[in-house]
Amino acid sequence: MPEPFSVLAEPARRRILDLLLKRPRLVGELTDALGISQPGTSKHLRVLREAGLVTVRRDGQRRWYELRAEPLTELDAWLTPYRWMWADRFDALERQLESE
Amino acid sequence: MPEPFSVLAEPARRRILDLLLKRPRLVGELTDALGISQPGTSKHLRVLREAGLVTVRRDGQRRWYELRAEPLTELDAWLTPYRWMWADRFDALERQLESE
DNA sequence: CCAGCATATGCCCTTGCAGTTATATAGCTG
DNA sequence: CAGCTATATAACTGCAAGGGCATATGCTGG
Repeated sequence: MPEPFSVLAEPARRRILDLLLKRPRLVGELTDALGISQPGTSKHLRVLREAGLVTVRRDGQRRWYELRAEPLTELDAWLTPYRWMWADRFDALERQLESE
Repeated sequence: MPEPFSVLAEPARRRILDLLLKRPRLVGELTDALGISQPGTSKHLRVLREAGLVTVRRDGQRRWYELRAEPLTELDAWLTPYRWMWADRFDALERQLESE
């Protein structure tokens, strides 16, 4: 099972998850929305499936892909210790930009 | 400025951030901790710097790298609409049960 | 000013991955 | 069954990225 981090590095895959947020989708719908080829979509879906981020429901010759958000908890957990930091720390960035 | 998502896809870079969580570090320290070559470390640090995730403070021939967590807000924001699916799972279940 | 240390950059090699087209598989319909 | 539709897999290609070594840069101590 690959890491959610690397799986989500692909914009297309984040896009898919965003689409599944509203409701399950067919491969064809996703293909249209992404603007890539159908095999391309199927490959992304495979990666998402192997990461446990989507599940498939067969419906005749169609496949309904639906979201399974649970692996995202790993991301959320990693993020936790950083979360307190982003209040008002623009000063550091300014220093950096000025030094270049 | 690259996306934090792809920057964090690299385990070594997440590792660096985790180390910087406690205190600023020198390149040498990070190199030892990561078990890769010094140039390798410097390259990861460059990526992190360009993504705004670290800042450098010069101190003679040394460089103190310190964490700048603000770009992680993008990750956090993306995660937000998914969070209810696991965190508020029981709340949702309760609401559903009550409405029946 | 020279030797040595800390860090950055250039170059090369290799691997992995996203994207494509072509084809396979399986269900549906007439 | 024939042919169409929906999806998956295979084979190939191009490119980016990570890793290493060698070298440049810049500071420091003697």
